[in-house]
Amino acid sequence: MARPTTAGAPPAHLLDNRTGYLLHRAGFLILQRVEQALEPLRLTGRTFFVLAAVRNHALSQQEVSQLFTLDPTTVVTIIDDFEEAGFVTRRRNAADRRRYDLALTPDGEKVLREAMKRTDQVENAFLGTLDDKDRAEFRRMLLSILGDA
Amino acid sequence: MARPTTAGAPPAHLLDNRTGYLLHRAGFLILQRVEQALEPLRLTGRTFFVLAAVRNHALSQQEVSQLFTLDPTTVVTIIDDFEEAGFVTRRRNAADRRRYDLALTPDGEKVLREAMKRTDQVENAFLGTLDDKDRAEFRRMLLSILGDA
DNA sequence: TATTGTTATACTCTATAACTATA
DNA sequence: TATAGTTATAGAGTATAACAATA
Repeated sequence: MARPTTAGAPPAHLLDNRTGYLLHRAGFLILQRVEQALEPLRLTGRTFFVLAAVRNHALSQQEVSQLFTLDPTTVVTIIDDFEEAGFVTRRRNAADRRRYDLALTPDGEKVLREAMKRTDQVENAFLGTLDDKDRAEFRRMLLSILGDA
Repeated sequence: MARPTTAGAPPAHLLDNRTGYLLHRAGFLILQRVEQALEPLRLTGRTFFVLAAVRNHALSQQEVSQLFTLDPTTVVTIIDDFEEAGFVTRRRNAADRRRYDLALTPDGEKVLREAMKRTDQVENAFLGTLDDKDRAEFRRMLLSILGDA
């Protein structure tokens, strides 16, 4: 079971047999590449997730926090930065004035579109060895696991 | 590490369609659970990986660093702690006296076995919705992706 | 001159708790 | 009394550079 270690290949050691480790490693590597691709846009993986989540729904900061397992104080900082950059707006929720409804500005939409384009490319390259059928299967299994988790 | 999530289900938002995001999220969640299971052993995900890697081969710190994309200075700290705990030994490599050959002590082996047992349980629970055939497929695809990456 | 491992330091990230305003 | 959001601060984790020993 001792294989030579090539560039990005999975390390040849005891953990090779563990699907859980492989899953973690793959998740780590794709995040790394996504962050490389997003660096020119001054986005990290996390800020990209938040931007995407805010797009479709008028989420509160609390909801963003739960969605991505982020500390609420971290969300404050992220939204502060987005507000300053002009990508996101805070509006008090009419029904519950403690909460904010977060929304994207046109500039925010524009950055998000560019980010989506870049991460699409990363994803395609990363899943490169899987054919269309495999990719559909892979996605189905991930959804199944996450739905159950 | 942030707080544990109660709902592990994938968030219903724009990123749902992205296999890359689902992969990252699954990798994050399984690490979170592994770390919970290893906490009584005073291991983190990373220190567990290192312990497992050191078991089969007389790796150098440099090799450990590359294997898991860790900063070399971080590896120093990890091995320092393992040495103090009596789990790992450093021996100068005979052929190249700059390097250490790292090796597990019997106590290190014992902790690693217990850690393996616990992470096996986590992995089984996490992949719970997949049948044996799906698990084999899932693992095959991960290996394919990582081999290409 | 390059590489392995180490130390020191600065920086970033995260966790904790206390606070406000609303409910 | 509880919740959403904020602020301040301390602690942990990480990156950077300089260094010694060896190649």
